[in-house]
Amino acid sequence: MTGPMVRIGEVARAAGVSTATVSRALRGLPHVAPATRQKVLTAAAELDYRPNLPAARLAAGTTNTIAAAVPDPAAWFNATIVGALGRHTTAAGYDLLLSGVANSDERRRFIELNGVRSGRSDAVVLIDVAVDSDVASAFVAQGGCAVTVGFRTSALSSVTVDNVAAGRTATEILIDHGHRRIGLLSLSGGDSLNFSIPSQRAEGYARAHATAGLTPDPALTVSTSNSWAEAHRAAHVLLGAAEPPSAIFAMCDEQAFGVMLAARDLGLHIPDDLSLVGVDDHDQSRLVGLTTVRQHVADQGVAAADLVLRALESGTSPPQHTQLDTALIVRDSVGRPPS
Amino acid sequence: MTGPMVRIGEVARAAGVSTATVSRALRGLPHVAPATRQKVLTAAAELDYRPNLPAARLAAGTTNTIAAAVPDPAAWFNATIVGALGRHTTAAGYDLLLSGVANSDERRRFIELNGVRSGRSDAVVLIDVAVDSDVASAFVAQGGCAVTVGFRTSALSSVTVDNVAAGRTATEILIDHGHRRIGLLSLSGGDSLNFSIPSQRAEGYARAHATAGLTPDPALTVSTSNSWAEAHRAAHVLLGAAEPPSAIFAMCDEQAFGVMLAARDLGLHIPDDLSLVGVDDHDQSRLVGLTTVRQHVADQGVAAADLVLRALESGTSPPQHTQLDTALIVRDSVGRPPS
DNA sequence: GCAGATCCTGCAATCGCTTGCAGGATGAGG
DNA sequence: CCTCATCCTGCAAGCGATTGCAGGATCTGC
Repeated sequence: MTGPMVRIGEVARAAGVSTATVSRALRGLPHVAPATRQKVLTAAAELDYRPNLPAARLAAGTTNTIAAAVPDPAAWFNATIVGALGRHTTAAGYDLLLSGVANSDERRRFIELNGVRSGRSDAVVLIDVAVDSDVASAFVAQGGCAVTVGFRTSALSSVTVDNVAAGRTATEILIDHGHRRIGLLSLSGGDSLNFSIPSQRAEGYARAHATAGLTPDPALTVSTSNSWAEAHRAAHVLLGAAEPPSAIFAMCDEQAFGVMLAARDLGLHIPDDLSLVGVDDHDQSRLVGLTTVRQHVADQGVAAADLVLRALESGTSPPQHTQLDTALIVRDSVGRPPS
Repeated sequence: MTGPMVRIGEVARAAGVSTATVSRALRGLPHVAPATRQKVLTAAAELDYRPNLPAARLAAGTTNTIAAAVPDPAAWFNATIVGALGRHTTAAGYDLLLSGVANSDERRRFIELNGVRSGRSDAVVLIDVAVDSDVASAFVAQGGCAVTVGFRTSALSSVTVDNVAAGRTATEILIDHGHRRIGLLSLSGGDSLNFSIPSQRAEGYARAHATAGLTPDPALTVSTSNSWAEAHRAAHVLLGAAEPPSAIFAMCDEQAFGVMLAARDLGLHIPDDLSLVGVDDHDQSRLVGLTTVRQHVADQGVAAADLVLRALESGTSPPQHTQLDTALIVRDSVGRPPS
């Protein structure tokens, strides 16, 4: 109706009070007479006044914003976490600033730009992105508040799962079924997410072998990103080798999907000709009958939200580490090796 | 190193110049002598100075922020668009503020809160969320800049696909294969996304029938959200009916996945016992052999980014409507009806 | 009717940075 | 050596709100 940019002054004039009173009345602060408040309220409504948030926040010395960084917002894992995180943080009155950090350069820039120092956010949550421990401690030394998801460093609060257990569980079921040549489809995330997940899950893979008195063939390990397209190609080389594996442990379900595709290309039937285990319990895994190690992804998002909100309201507190557990979900993708 | 909150004044003092000069030097503005600039630069580095972004933006009268609203950030369609959108907007120097708007109440709040009026964002992109045309025109009347994705209203720029064509195409291939009883799994999004997509695709479904001289049985239409879990249940009732359909057109691939699950539960083989067509070409559709009408989702995200960036730099401009096309992707989920 | 407490309200400083304007220094041209 | 244009630089007034503090009005109890 009225022109844009009605400022608090206009409301004050219209209501015949000072801007201070308008500010107090509108925010429901005490020490303003009911009649006055009413006058202000109607004046504000009349003018369709909207407070300027950045200005208010600058004056109040808060940002009410949480910045989240993810390697790729479109990836299922990340999107799921962002969804849960966002739901809880906005419920608590925070805005969510989302940044994609595809490489280490962007990652560095993100951390720099979102320290408390830049006044852009009250806290930062890093999803599946690694951070050097010295950067982390510098960050908290400056009063920064951060929580990481899927990556753990001592200075920062974190939510993770026991990845070596996950890797071990996945590998064990394969070994238990009699597999001896088990391919490992490892995760590599360009230069940004050289985080610990892949090495921990690989560790589990190794331990399971060791426990069974086996030594894995290094030739059976290949790395790809978490896209099924890349995993598809990688699975082809793995399965096309002279001595192909009889089973594959894929570090995430999306990679496992790529393996399934490759198996189909090659006329290999799962689980008769090839066994397969993933990690995640992706939405689609049930449909395709993928046996997998489930991690409750959405729960990790709410755990992250909890951590960050708690830290924010309690001022500075020691870092807390939440570890959620995983569970083997048996479906139809593992059987005995072909004889 | 140094304590938190170094302000521009400190840098100015350290460099022996005024804050005005620091501001200009740091941002590479002209009219500052090379020697002075150097002094400022080293002083700033020394103090590890970070400008306070909100303050800078308030003073400069910009927000450099784009606010995006999605019904559910975790949903594949939304996440994919947000990913592409974010990549392009941050490349252009904008922050992305992400809000989940699960219901009409949150939607209203979002629009109110993110008008230009609140000074929180320079522009708004609404993904899969409907907006009443009067709200839309009020929004632009106040100088707001908005683009919608997946929903079209004349006052706002938009990117969409031809949904009636998509619905028609999907239905036609079913009819062409001889199906006469075709179930329709429609999309319903609670009270927030009662947007036009479902009705348009249903329109295509109806037209295809009309063209073929058929009249669809209303009993064969059911609505669910875009989650496969709900679609799963819905498919069960559809397929468990006295006269079940021989084919189903699901308005999105995720729903189609739910149908696949239900079919499996019931021992129905696709496509021999049941034919199925979706819309989207979800990442997983290839894996499960779903015939579908592809829409290039990521492209819609970049189109939205284009629209919004262009509008932002050209000041106010007339709304532009981008319509991307769809294509039938034939896989293995449609066959002739069982005899 | 008066003192003192209680409530409201407005003034003005502040948040941290940007920017129009004017003044001083410097260099060029005559 | 003087004039004028050119370049830098700083002053101070914003941006649009919040908030500590003090003063005036109102009310209570005596």
